[in-house]
Amino acid sequence: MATQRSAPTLNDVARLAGVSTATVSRCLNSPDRVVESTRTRVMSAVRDLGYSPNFGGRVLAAKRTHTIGAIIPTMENAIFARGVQAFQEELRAHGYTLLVASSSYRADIEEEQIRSLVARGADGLMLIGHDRDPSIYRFLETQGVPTLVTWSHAQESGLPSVGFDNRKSMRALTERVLEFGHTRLGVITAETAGNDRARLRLIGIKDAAAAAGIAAEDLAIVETVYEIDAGARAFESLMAASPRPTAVLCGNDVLAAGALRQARQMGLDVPRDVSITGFDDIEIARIVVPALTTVHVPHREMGANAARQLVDMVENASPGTTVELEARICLRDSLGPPPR
Amino acid sequence: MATQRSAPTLNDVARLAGVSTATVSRCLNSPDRVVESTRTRVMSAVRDLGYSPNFGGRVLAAKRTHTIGAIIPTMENAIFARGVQAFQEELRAHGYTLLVASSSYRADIEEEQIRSLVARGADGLMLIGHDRDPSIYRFLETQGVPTLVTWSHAQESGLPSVGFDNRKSMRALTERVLEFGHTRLGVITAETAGNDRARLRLIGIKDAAAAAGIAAEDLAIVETVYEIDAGARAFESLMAASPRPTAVLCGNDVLAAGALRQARQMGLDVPRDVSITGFDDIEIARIVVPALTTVHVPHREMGANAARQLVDMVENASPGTTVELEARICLRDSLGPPPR
DNA sequence: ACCCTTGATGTAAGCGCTTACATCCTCTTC
DNA sequence: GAAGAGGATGTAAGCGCTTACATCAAGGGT
Repeated sequence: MATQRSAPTLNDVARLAGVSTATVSRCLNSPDRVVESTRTRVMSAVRDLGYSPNFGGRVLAAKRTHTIGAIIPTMENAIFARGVQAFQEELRAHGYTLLVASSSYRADIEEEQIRSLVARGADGLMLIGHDRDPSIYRFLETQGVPTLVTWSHAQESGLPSVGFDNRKSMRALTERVLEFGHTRLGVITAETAGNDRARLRLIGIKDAAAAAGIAAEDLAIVETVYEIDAGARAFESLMAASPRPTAVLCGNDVLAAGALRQARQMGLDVPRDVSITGFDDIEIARIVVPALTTVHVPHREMGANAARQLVDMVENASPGTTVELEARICLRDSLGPPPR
Repeated sequence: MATQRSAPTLNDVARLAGVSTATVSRCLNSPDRVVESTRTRVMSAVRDLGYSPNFGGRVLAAKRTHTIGAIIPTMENAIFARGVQAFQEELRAHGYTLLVASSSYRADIEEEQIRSLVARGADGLMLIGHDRDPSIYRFLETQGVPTLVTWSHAQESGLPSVGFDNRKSMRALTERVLEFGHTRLGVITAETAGNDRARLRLIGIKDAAAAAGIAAEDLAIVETVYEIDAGARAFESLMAASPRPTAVLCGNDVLAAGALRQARQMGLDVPRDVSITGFDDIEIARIVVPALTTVHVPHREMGANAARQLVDMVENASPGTTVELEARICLRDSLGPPPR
């Protein structure tokens, strides 16, 4: 039942220190413009009162928040974690705070979150992938909020991006799989609607298959949500076909982990009976048994690079550059030749 | 090189719609207090201009942000992910936005983040664990920011908490291990400084060991950072002892996954040669081989419950209630009897 | 016909902060 | 010793928004 004693303001500090509010503000923002003795007095008033500047007031007056917003599809799995962590660390080094929101892979929620972060005064925004309603891009332009796309690379897009070529990488991985002699491929992809990463990866697979002269009907594709259990179920359904695929390409490591678990449960040996591959190279890829053949995404590099770009865009009104990073194929134990 | 055309303001909308700013504000905040025809006009002006309210101005005037802040030690691994996701979903349902920041397990960064979120006008704060400098609690009180602690349960603490009893749960798990006949235990714990969860779990182990009459020197303890590789290295060093521990209790699933990987690499069969247990029951626990015996933490329940509590504290100036949730032991394959 | 209620809208006062500008004081410099 | 330079500090004008209060128009009741 505490009295809602409102927090101390600049004014309170000024009064206690016997100076004007301007001086207090200067102490906080450019201490060298205030003489030592005054500064000491002000700072101790700040401490005594437990003063903390009001963000609203500050933003209103200064027009800068030193805040960057990021909206990621989910925090639940590790896909974005490492990249976002690196992004945040780099931002911190430049004096910015990161605010993260998640959209649960839903376009409407993402839009809401974008509006919310912008309204909150984010100086810049980091988004995942290019797929979204044009009205959102128009909104961002009206608001003059510098925006950078990651996890995806598209030269032609309106926004600058720091990412890798999902299509090319997945195609390369698929080619490696085909080199092992596989001809009947199963594919487990994340939902492709509104998700350019998933869609491009799938296209990459089709590219490679087509180039190798694999008929469309020898590509069994299951689309599912982004969960381990879903990966397991999808794998089970693929294996129910006859003839079975001899290699199952998964759109990401989480789905692959589910597939791997299901294979074990079905008594299938990987890679002797069936090969499984993932994408992303998150920690889980090296934990599962057998270790997962996957595509290594340079998460930390991508996050840090994106942070630097975005800060530059914010501070120097730079238009931003599109950077393509290399995603490397990681050959591990889950890929082998097809059973004879 | 676009002209930095500043974003449209309430005033611009008012002018375009031919009404006062008050009316525009009402349209946005309590539409039913404005007659239909006016509202339509205003709303279309809003759309035409691509108007989005300025957060600073709004907060300054309204003193409420509908924002909750959460500071978690890390986003890099899945420990907090599920709980935070649930927390956010529940907040959303109540009309609040979640802002997440991470502290990298560092007290100084956490303090900085707390100040930042408070300065940013968070209506409430969710923190992990109880360990922090008293000055921070004083600060939060001065600022009048309702704060809730999770992932830990402490009746006596000043702040309300929604969590589970780390000590009791770990003690229970250890007792199960001892029932299997193990007498030489290895322990891999996360760093205990500033981390009550880690510390209490360790104490839980010691409780059980002492109760079973196990000598202190038969408890080999390694403290390390929170990473898979660190878990692997710690396991290796524990196994270098002679006689070896027959069971290694890990402070969390991530460390346990590392231990498991290292065991495999050393050619040790789990659980035949050595048993390994974890804590948290994150997804990884069911992916590793053998599946991990661990303690199931009700992440989603904890997150959702915390969200409801916090909203109640914010909206009704409620002091908040401390809730203890049940953390259940999950027996899986990684625990067995000691080798004869 | 008059007064009063009711609902829609306008008016204007801040919210806490930053910053351009004004003021004041203390040294230099000649 | 006067003039000027330069640094420290104060003054006050907003930043964009919400909201208490004022105003006004339109009916309703007598």
